[in-house]
Amino acid sequence: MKLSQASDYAFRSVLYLARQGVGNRVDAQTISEAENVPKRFLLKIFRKLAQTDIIESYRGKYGGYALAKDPAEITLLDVVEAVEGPIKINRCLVEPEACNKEGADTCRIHAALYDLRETVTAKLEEYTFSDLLNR
Amino acid sequence: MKLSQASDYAFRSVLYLARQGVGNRVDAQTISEAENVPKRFLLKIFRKLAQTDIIESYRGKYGGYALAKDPAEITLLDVVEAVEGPIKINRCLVEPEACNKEGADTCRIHAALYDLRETVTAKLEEYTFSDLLNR
DNA sequence: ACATAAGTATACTAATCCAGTATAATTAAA
DNA sequence: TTTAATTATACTGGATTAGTATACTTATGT
Repeated sequence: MKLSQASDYAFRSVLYLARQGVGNRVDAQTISEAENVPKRFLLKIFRKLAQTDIIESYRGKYGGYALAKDPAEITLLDVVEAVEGPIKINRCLVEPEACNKEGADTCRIHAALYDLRETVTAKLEEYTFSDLLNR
Repeated sequence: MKLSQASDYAFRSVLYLARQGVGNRVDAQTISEAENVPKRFLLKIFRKLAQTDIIESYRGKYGGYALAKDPAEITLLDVVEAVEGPIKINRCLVEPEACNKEGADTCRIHAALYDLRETVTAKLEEYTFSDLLNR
C-alpha cells in the first residue's frame, strides 16, 4: 500500500517549479541536481506532467519546464494521477467480475474498499501546491 | 496505489471464517473453493494470519482454520498489516534520509503524506469483521 | 548555415515484488 | 499406521518499478 517513487519525485519537482512561480522556466538538469532525482527518470516523469497540463515544456536551447498554472489549482491527486494513473485500491473495484460470487452489490468488503478509495482521493485533493509552498 | 491481491483474498477468507463463528474450524480446501482462492496461495496467507493471532490453525486429520477471536475485535487494518506488512505510503515516511535535502521536519510534502497514512489506517481500522458480517 | 543545448520518442534492462506452485516434512485423528 | 490435514522452505513466471540508452527534434545565438 504505497505510492511510487515517481510520484514522490513528481511532488518535489512540481513544488520546486511552484517556488519559481508560474511560467518561470528551469531546465531538468538543474531540478535533477536540486531535488536529487535521476535526470533521465525526471524527464520521463515531466513528460507525463506536461501531457496533463500541470507543467509546460520548452524545447531547444534555453528550454526547460515551468508550472503551467496557479499552484492553488494543482493538488497532490492531480500529480499522482498524472504519474501513476487512477487510484485503484483493489482489483474488484475496477473489474466487477473479480469480486466474490455474490457480486459487487452485495459485498460488504467491496463497499468498505470503495469508501477507502473515496477517502484517499479526498485527502490527496485536500492538498494544493499553494498549501505546500507556504512555510 | 493499491492493496495486494493477497489482502483481498484474506478479507474474504476471514469473513468466511467469521460467518462460521469463533472457533469453528474449516479446512483450506473448502474455503479455497467457496471463495475462489488458489489453495496453495491461501495456505500461505493463512499462515500469516495465524502468526498474528487473527485465526487459529489445526494440523493433522480434520485440521483446518478457525477465527481466533470475536469478529468485532478484527479490523481490515489488522488483516492488511498481517498480510502485507505496515502501510508505507512513501519511502520518505520510512527512511528519513530518502526525504529531500531539508529533511522530514521541514518538508511539507512529508507532512501531507504522513497525514494521508493516518487517514488510510484510520479508515481501515474503522471496519471490523462484525460490521462486515451484518448485512 | 551551423553548433549547441535543451526536450522527445522509443526501446531496453536490471531489480524487485506479486501471485502462484512444488516438495518434503510434520502433526493429529481414527 | 494410514490418512488427511497444515507447515516450512524453496522455487518460478510474470508484472511492475526504477532507471538507462540511443537516436531524433527543436530552438537559440553566432
